[in-house]
Amino acid sequence: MPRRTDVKPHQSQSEPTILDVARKARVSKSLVSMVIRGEDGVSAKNREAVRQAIEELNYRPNVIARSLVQRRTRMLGVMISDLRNPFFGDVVSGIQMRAADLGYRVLFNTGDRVPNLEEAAIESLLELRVDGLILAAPRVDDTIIERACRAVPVVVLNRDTSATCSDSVTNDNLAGASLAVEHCASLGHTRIAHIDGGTGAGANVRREGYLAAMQRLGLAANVLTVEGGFTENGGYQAARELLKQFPLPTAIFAANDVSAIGALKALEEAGLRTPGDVSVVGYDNTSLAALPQISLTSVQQFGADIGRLGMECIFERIEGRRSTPRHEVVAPTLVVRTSTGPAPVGAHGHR
Amino acid sequence: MPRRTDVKPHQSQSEPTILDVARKARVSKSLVSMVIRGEDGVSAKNREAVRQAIEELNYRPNVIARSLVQRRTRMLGVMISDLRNPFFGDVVSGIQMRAADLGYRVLFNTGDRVPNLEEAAIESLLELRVDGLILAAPRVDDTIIERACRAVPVVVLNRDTSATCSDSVTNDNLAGASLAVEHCASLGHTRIAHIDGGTGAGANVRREGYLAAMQRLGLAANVLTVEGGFTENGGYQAARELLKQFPLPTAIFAANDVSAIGALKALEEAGLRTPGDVSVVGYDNTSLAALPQISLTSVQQFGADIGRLGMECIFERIEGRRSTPRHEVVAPTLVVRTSTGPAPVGAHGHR
DNA sequence: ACTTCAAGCTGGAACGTTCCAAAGGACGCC
DNA sequence: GGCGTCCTTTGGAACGTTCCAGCTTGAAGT
Repeated sequence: MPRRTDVKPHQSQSEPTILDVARKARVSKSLVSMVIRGEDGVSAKNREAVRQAIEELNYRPNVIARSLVQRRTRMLGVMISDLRNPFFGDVVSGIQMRAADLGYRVLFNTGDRVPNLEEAAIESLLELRVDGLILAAPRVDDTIIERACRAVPVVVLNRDTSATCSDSVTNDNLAGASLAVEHCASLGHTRIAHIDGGTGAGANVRREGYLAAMQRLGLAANVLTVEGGFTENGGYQAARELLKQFPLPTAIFAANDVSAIGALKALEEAGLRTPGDVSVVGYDNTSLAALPQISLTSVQQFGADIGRLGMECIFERIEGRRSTPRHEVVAPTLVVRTSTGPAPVGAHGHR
Repeated sequence: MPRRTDVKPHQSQSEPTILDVARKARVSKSLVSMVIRGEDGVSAKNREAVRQAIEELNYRPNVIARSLVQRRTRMLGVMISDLRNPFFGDVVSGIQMRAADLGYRVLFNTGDRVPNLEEAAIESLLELRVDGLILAAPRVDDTIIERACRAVPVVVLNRDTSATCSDSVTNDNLAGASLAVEHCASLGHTRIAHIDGGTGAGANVRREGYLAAMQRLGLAANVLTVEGGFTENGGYQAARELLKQFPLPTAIFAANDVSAIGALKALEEAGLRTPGDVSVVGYDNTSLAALPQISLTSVQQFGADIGRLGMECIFERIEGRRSTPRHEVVAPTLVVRTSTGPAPVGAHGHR
């Protein structure tokens, strides 16, 4: 195959450095550095000369070089388990806003909910020497988290971890699940099924919350759980599974909004009315749930707050203001919409 | 306020370097470097010794230092105009996948649709010396884009730019708008209004496409445009504006899905049926449009493909395989769902 | 036995910053 | 005039890699 002769890399000229600026402004590189960093103790005359040289040369400080000598990057690594789930959009936006305030850059990454890929994503962030790591609902093993903690402050969002080294911000999944179940029960439902999140982060606690609430309400005999894996299709399949049951559940509590929407689709396809025949509750209260056409009753999780809190945890540790773990739990609330309603009157309980 | 004495930064010990590894394996740092980079020409014995020393020390290569000497970071900067819009989720995922294949990391950033913030976001990526820049529907001025081009290869997604230095990947907005309008017309609609994207990227071309199609179909007299700004609330407000018109439009072509959904909400609130009274078409065919409860007819834009193509453009230029601009246009298609239907029979056209 | 060669390995010079100790200059004071 | 003090400025040493030229060693070729 005819190979073109090696072409030089894109850069037409190598970019100007601090030395070029210094030469042009007729001062030392140190002085230029001071101006760039906004230190005082520089004469007005020289400051202006430097400023102008920078302008003329179109100089841009090299953050890489700075990071090397300072041994900090002012960058935060964020590993998001699922970029498509709008809940994480909220989380990210909370992180970003707070990070910008605090003068940090944010580097995103994802492993697409695959543990191995997530591990690689984390490793890759660590190689970049991020100053801190935020893991949003990671699916990796606790040992991976502990390993990361040895290098850098870590905060885990929305996932319970036995790793003692990291901070965490979660919502109270137990309470949230209770809210959902109790809401259904208060509407007269007794056969309340759960579409769970499988191995996903937080899924187990929500499942436990569901079980505990059912028990507390004396509905232990009606417990019914199908795996939905936190995805729309998972929720869809799970709901189809539930529809094979007899008697049918009259309410479904899905472990997140996305899977709840999958369930809604399955119900509609089966010709069942929501909430007439089956009520559905989601979790996360994403923008999806709020869409008037969907109007999904959902447990509100305040993703942006979670992101913001996570950012604050990291910041405290980076600044060295704290070295003991902090575990923040935000309380969920229930947002009632039109996907839930009274249990159908003809529903013959089988208790 | 009682101030704690300055605590040392988090790092308990500074991390091991290549030199520590070299000492432990009793070889030179150069040899270690070779092993890390997977070069051959290293004896099996030493390779193994190094591998083991790395393991024992828990050594992690410092990408920062490497980038400095190599003067390339293998990082790509991506500036996304709107993280909340699921269309960009598709784009991002296309970029990420291809980037991972090609061995690049991706650094995201956003300016939240505010030109000044977007400019700062771009600048911040350039300071990090990313090897290339992908701008997804940026709202910044062309001069900013040109400035960025001087430093690094740039590709602009989904936005027409007069900047001649950058590559671009767009979908054919003109054709897409035609598809939407013609679809409505073929269903018998004559009063077809447009909710446009205001100053957003690509908005003007879609508007032109709308105007041209209306003209072509002899409906120039019925042209009606309201600004929706590409957001859900914008679409909602715009639709309320449209509802003040008499006679009412029987079809609305919104410049993107998100604003179309806002419009749907306004219609529903006004007690109008979709598509019975008013048909609605969106643009982007995001996952939102596909939700069965929304079922929005929409112009499909293949966000993942656009991201992937953008990534490929950048890669070609980084590798120096090309230095002339490439402008890729992907053809949109129409996905018909249930938000569009025949024009209402009683609709008295005023032509 | 002498040269040639390749394979394996090595130390030093970059890369573009920041940080620090110290130099220089201006000024006032004794 | 010498000295201390303050403000401003400076050069050199890091930071942790990669790259390169050159060193050793031993085997093959003549």
